[in-house]
Amino acid sequence: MDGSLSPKLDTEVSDELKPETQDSKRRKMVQKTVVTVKIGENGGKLKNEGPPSDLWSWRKYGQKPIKGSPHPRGYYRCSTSKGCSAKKQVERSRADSSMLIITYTSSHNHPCPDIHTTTNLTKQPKEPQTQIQTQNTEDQPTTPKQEQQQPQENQGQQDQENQPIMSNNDHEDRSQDQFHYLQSPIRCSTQDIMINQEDPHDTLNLLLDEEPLSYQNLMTFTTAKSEENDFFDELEELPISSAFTGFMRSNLFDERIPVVPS
DNA sequence: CGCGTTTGACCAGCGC
DNA sequence: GCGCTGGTCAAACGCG
Repeated sequence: MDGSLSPKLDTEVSDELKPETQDSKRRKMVQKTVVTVKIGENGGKLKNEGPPSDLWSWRKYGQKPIKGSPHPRGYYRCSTSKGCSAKKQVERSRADSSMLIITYTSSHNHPCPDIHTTTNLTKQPKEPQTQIQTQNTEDQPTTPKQEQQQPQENQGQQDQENQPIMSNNDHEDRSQDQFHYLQSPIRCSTQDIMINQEDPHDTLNLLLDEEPLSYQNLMTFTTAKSEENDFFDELEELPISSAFTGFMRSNLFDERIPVVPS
């Protein structure tokens, strides 16, 4: 996959979108819920990749480098219940390495391990706020994308990056205005989950289009420095320390959807 | 001992 | 028809 560094990044990007959007390949037409999790720079350093997110336990069953993306994608399956077919894919956003894109597929066929009573809570203080974008690739009662009216303050994507991240509560409140909480495959999240439902196409586009500073920058940055290796290094270790989660709690409040409803 | 992660191989869909 | 790429499987390994 050297293509990732080729100039025709745009092509590659959109190329990536297609499968995601249309659910091509073997992917069955199941509901997909895309969750964007912002992890601060430290988050990256602290290596938070997959498992966190909800109270279910996930078992990683594969990892693959994704063309066009400097970061590999991890494949997780719900191990809370044997018969559960819930899965999720975790990858870092190409545009913003501090963003984790978690794609949930299928739903849990078992009750959620109690959110508040579960000892898991102690064991896995999952991640804080998550931005969820559900894609109904099937026939899900596509919720009226009323929420789509996100005040695209994505203007900050870049700024966000440069800014020491946040003072939060404020954002949080705002966020709640911008998104609505909903029950999704990840509804067991310990934290408030911000769900953003919108057109699958938009979602994807937005997700990847969120970045004002073109992919080239990213790539340059990636190539210039061995950040790529860095990321892979990070991906190799995904321990989630409670300290980190704590950290995330405070930082992630700033999460916003970098989406721009065109 | 059980559970989870890692890693390479294999399979299948899609585009050219 | 071929090659590419994404998704899954399964064995090996490590950790608690």
